[in-house]
Amino acid sequence: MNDLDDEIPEPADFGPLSGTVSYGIKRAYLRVIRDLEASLSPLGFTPPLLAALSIVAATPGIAPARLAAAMGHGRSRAAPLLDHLEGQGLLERRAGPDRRSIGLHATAQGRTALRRLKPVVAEHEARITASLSPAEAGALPVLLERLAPDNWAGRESS
Amino acid sequence: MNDLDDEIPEPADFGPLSGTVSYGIKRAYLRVIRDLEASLSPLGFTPPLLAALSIVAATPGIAPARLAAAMGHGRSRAAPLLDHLEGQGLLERRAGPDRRSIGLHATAQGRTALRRLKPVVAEHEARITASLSPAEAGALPVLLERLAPDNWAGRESS
DNA sequence: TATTGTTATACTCTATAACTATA
DNA sequence: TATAGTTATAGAGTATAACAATA
Repeated sequence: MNDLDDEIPEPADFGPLSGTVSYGIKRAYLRVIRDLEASLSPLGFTPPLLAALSIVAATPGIAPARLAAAMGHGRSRAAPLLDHLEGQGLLERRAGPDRRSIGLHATAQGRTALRRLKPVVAEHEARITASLSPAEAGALPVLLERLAPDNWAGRESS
Repeated sequence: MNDLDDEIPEPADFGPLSGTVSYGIKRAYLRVIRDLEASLSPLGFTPPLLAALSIVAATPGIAPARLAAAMGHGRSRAAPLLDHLEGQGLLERRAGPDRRSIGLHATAQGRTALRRLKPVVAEHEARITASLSPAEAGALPVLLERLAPDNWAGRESS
């Protein structure tokens, strides 16, 4: 507008977080989560609901505590998610190996929902990786897995 | 424990989000943000406070709305952050080019705090990239910048 | 005494809209 | 009428602690 603009220096180095992995991850997360939320919202899903149902469908009989751990949360985070999914008939809480344990199972309706969601997630993924070359888009999940391994498989010595 | 364990299938493919950039970013974000919070907490900082002070220090005179945009948020997110930082004497709100505008400036105390924070952030960064080779640790910020460009520099045509 | 699922609680983050002052 | 900063409000996400039932 006027010469006062000149008082704002050129972008250079804004200290501790300039160019860090940390800050890059944060920016990427904000972009990704917003796009995914917008993609899932018309179908009545949120990212955590999708993650929970996906993991249960792929791991019939998984316990709530283990599901929460796989998602990177504490035990108590599972209950409201499961209440919501069970209330919509997408999964069931059945008896587990213990009488104090519970086994989670996706219903036929839940599996159908996942099939419907799959292309939506694929489009989301294509959208966020559009600015990357195919090689880069392939390399990124590998780097991220090294940075923060998926503890879902996490079968301890047990 | 017993044969019931066999009912839980091997980890294979848990549907829509298996191996996606999206899910990898989410896992990485959770790990990074928790480590950074734990690192900054003893010094009375949080990740958003550090980001705000860093950007102000590197861009004297920046307006609150532009600071918020640089951090990927709406205008209203800036006020409580600035209240907190100003209350601790780390930055000042001064008159801007307009009488309705405000220019933000880090105080000497604020710049000192950033100097103290710098090694803490460097240690955090080293910790989260410890499982990556130097080449990978160098490549990751570039990929993330391509995925979600930093809009801080964002000098529009204006 | 430890573990599982759940509930209660509080706190943070975030988005939206409304309000005031200025342009 | 539009813009800048702020305030108010509400909602979602998360963590901690505490509870009841079972091992």
